[in-house]
Amino acid sequence: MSATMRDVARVAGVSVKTVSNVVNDFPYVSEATRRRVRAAIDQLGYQMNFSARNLSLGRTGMVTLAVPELSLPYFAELSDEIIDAAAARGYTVLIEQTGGLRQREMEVLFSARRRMTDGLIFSPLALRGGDASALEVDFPIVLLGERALHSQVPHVAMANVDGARAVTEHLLAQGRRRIAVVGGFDESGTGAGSLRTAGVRAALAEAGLALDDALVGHAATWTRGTGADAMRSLLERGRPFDAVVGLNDVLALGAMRVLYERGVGVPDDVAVVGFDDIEEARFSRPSLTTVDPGRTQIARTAVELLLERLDGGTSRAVEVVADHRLVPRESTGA
Amino acid sequence: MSATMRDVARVAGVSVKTVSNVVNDFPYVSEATRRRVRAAIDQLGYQMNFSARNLSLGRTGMVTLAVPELSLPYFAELSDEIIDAAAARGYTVLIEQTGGLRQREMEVLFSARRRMTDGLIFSPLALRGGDASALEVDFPIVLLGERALHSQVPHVAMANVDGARAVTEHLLAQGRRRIAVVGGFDESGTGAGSLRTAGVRAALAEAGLALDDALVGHAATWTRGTGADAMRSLLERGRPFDAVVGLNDVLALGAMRVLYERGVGVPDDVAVVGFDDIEEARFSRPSLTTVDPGRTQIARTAVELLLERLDGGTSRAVEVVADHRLVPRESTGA
DNA sequence: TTGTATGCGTTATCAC
DNA sequence: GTGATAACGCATACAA
Repeated sequence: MSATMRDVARVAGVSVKTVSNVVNDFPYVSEATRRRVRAAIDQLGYQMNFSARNLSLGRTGMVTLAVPELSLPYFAELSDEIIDAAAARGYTVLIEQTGGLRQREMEVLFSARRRMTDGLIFSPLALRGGDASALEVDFPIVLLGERALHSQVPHVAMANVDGARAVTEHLLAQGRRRIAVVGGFDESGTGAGSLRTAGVRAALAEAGLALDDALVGHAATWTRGTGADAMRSLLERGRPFDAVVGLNDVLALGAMRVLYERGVGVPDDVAVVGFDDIEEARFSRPSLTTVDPGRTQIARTAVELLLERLDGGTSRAVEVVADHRLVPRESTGA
Repeated sequence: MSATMRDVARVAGVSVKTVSNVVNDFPYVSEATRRRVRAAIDQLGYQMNFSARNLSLGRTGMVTLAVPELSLPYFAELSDEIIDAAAARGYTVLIEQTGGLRQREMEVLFSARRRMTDGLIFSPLALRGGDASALEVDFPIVLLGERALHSQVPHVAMANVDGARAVTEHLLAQGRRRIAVVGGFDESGTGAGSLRTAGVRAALAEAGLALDDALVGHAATWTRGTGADAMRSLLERGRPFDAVVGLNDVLALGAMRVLYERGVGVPDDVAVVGFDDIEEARFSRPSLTTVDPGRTQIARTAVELLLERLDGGTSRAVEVVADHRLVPRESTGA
């Protein structure tokens, strides 16, 4: 099989400890022995055994990233950035897909597989307030998303309320008054949907308007397909509207698709906005006005916070809200 | 710290080996001791240490998946399916992003980090024929994509030539004659681009036509942005065309976006097709005619082939070409 | 600056 | 059925 440190040590005529020192760039090694060891390593094609190192060190250099689904563009783009941010710090990312299902989100926290990594960056969708205690585990966690669970776990949040308020104000500024929402589901919760809806309500209230409940199209999951379904049901109700807030971009894109099929002009008849600023929003027809939630900042901050826990071990609760930015595009006449 | 098998053994009043037997569902354990051990495990909250197990077993239960970028929808959707397929077999997936860069693709094969997993599912973009020897490593690999490297490594391929031929025939059947290609780059190679372009050429040749080199828009990488750029440069040339073959969906979507900006009607003035059948293609305006390359089949087959190598160790070379399917949509008048 | 000895937590061998 | 005990390959006190 492959060579071990012992083999290298024998060939180089040194001890195992010295080989270890060289491999780990330990400073106090004479240049001469360093060269001898390097030569032996090359000669034998030695490669470190990670399992052995991990066992000895008590850590793995890997972190788990748990997201609903990679096929959802927002999470794909987020994962992309998290992987890069972790790699820049020497960590490797292992992705777990939960499907947004409560049971699988629980498994992420408690399954044996979890123990393969040092920590967890977790973007839960289904866990509710009552599940907060589930986060009291003996490994570091950083949550992505709101403090839906009222726990002390550090988390990186989006500006859900302010972002939704910003797009809604943008719609109001253009004279839109009858604003529909696509994606509403469980407003009682503290998830992104509830918060973004709250932002819409807040902006409307400031303008002396109220959200018409008949103009809320529900979507249990957030995909193009459910966005399209929600828009169909909205149209069937016959209640007129002149703008649509998709609670995220794919919902908005699905809704736009249905508007197109029904001959409703965007933005002429109905303006449409989304949330997330996924790449696709720049290229859709029409291009989609949306909120950039600061994805890069979110990814980097999440990795930083987690590694801080892993290395240092500070335990203070932290909440970081990423900077958001309104991105006006054609779907609102930009 | 957390409990070890020794702790469990002590509490249960048995040996470590017996605990191991229970944890691993080893058959020859009496029901009584099994219960005692289980109780001790619950009492102590024992969880297995993977590093120790991995060291002892000589394997990790993890495989690496190396793709260009997760933010490219095709690779996001593919990764989604590969993760699920691997999970169904008890394996965990660790994703590596290469950016499609040759150096980073090499690193995937040779870096120390590679040793963290048992095998590799590899979707290379930049490796060329001369790099074939790089694949002669001492761990199992399954390649996604063509046999670009003329190696004996098993691989799962798409029907690039036949798929491209199918969409082109579809265009020809609708009376299109001046067919442009978006995404062409290095036709000398054996990558997906070359093969798909070859499929276009073949279909044209059968119809007594030839691909007009002035109608090939180049794109070094395959994104919506480069697709848009390629289309702009095509339009600048002033050479008329009545159809566009995007060498993948995002290229086609980027091209469609530019056609829209320039007031060119799709499909009335120009028909557009893509390749990959990403989710977005169903919802774009117009929806995009494309080729379903059999993504699920590709994912499952890749995992099967790799695990076959890991478990059994059969070493015969294998090439599997997934089933493709033409998906006609609005962008070609469907 | 380098070597020796020991531990990390699990599995495997082989007795009992 | 169950229990000692030796690997597995590396890191790290502690010595030298």
